[in-house]
Amino acid sequence: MNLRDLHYLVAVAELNHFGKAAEACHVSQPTLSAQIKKLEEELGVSLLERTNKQVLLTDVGRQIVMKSQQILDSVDEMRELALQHKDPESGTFHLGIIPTLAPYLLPLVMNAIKERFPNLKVLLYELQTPDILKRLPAGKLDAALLALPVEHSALKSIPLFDEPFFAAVPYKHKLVKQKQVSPTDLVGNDVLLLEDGHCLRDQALDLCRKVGADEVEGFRATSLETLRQMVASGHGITIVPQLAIGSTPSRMKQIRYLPFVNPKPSRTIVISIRHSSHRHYLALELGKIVGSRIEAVVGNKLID
Amino acid sequence: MNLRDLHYLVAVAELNHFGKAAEACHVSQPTLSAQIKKLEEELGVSLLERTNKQVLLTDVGRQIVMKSQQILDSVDEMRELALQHKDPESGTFHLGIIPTLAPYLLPLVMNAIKERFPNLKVLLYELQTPDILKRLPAGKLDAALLALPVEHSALKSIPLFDEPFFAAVPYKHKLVKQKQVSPTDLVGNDVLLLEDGHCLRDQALDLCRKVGADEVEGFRATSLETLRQMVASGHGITIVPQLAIGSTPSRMKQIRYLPFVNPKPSRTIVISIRHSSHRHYLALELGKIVGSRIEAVVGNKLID
DNA sequence: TAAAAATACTCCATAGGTATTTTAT
DNA sequence: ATAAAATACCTATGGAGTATTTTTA
Repeated sequence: MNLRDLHYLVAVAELNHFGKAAEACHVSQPTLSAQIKKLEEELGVSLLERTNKQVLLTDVGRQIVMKSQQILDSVDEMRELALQHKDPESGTFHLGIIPTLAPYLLPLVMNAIKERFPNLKVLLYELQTPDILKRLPAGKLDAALLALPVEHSALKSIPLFDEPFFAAVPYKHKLVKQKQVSPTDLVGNDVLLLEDGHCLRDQALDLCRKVGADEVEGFRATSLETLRQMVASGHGITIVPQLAIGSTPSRMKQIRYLPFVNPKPSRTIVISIRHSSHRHYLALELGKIVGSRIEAVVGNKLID
Repeated sequence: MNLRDLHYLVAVAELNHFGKAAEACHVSQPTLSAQIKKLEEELGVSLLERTNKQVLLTDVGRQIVMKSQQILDSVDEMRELALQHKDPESGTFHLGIIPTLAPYLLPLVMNAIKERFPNLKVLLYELQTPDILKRLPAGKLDAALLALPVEHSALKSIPLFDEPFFAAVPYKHKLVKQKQVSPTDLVGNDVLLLEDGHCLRDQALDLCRKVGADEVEGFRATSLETLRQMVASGHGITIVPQLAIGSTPSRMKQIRYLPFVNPKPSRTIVISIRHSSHRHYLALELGKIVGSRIEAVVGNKLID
């Protein structure tokens, strides 16, 4: 059976004339007749009663024509569906973002994204890197914003910006006197870190290990905010990415954020997408928006 | 687009694997791949995201697959519909019957018809010949029981039985003395007839004209039963077909029914059907039942 | 007899097959 | 390195055409 055959049948049923139906379908009368006949043979029932003067629908014929009409309508709906999704900047986009980035980056970029892609529904998922690396390759996410390294062969990662780390120290800490700190300054201090799963934990831990600084035992913060509270309460120092500092220096006055000396340690924020995805262009555009917003909001640059 | 393509798409969506899907569809993998690709091109959207390790549905893909499933289900329903009507002794059969036959014949045959065609829904339409000759060629009826002549080139009429006419005379009428009557006996009597449209009127009128008998002026009965009431009331005599007499002689004792001498005038009851109809066999079978029931019920024969 | 569907046949587009290459993990 | 989809290319089915015949009202 063929959708074309159903068109032919419906045309004959509407026009009650093989010749006119053939014309309406832009085929010759014998072609249409043959296809109708084949359809009847395939279904095993007579659909039409023909003479040279009139064409009559049989009982089954009438019912089959109605079904055909229904099927053809569904096909039209399918085509309509496809048409609605033809615009690559429409539809739904599932975007994962790591928790140490989401609350600080999103306020900066969401309006711009909405403006640039008015027809795109961007659904946000705040997830830790391991979770993202499960969901993104599995197709549950379309793309994700995370920090290098992204170790998954199915994914392609486009760097968006480098985000320098800062030392977060309590107001009364001895380091506050310095304009800048070196990683070695961490040694001897109680360094507080996030719990497992946060890539920021790994990055900060790397920095500590290089200089021999120690993580404080027995505590792992579940979020950057609780971590910051611990620092404010004088329980130690920590390392935070620049965006988390916030543009308003009035916020959380018990903490001072000290830049590192060159070469400034940092993390590279990327947008990751499956190699096989058909939405690379969209990811790229999203990345551009993020990059330009970072540049615009944070002053000049977070080094791109 | 092709229904086969939709099958391929649904198979891939279900199995997440082109090779397995191809196997399930009994085609080669390249064939299936090519068709899916064509479908995507025709719809103008990507339906699937493929790597060598996994096949993912896109957003549109998911929706198109659902539509496809719906369409394929409808096609199955269509096939089911056809299957249900494949039995020629099933479905609905619209049967027209003239009013001077219906009330007398139907009680004799309907049970037998129901028994012979348990899956056939026979819908009865009591209609005068002109009405039948409009509806039957137009396909509103499948067949009809009427009396010759049936003048319509699109129709084929199969004789079922000859139904002799009887003279219906009041109990006290002078003709009652005779065992038989001749058409000439009608002359000089008030002959009551049916109104226009009833073929029985034409047939009786023919008989009168041949011998020079006159129809009574100013009265035309709307049914055989009212006509019979008129005879019983002594307003004249009439001509009735045998089946109308009824098997119970106790019925309407004020009337005597007198047979005609040979050659007995009669009408030929036929079953008519369009030449183009696909249900000749069914009409023939119905005719057979009517014939055999007539023979069984009326004693020996109404001359077949 | 005339209008319309069916038949006969020829042709070509395309679905399908096999062998091979490319791709991505 | 390997599994799987894509590509290349050939084949053959069947949908479409024209010319003609058959049917039937």
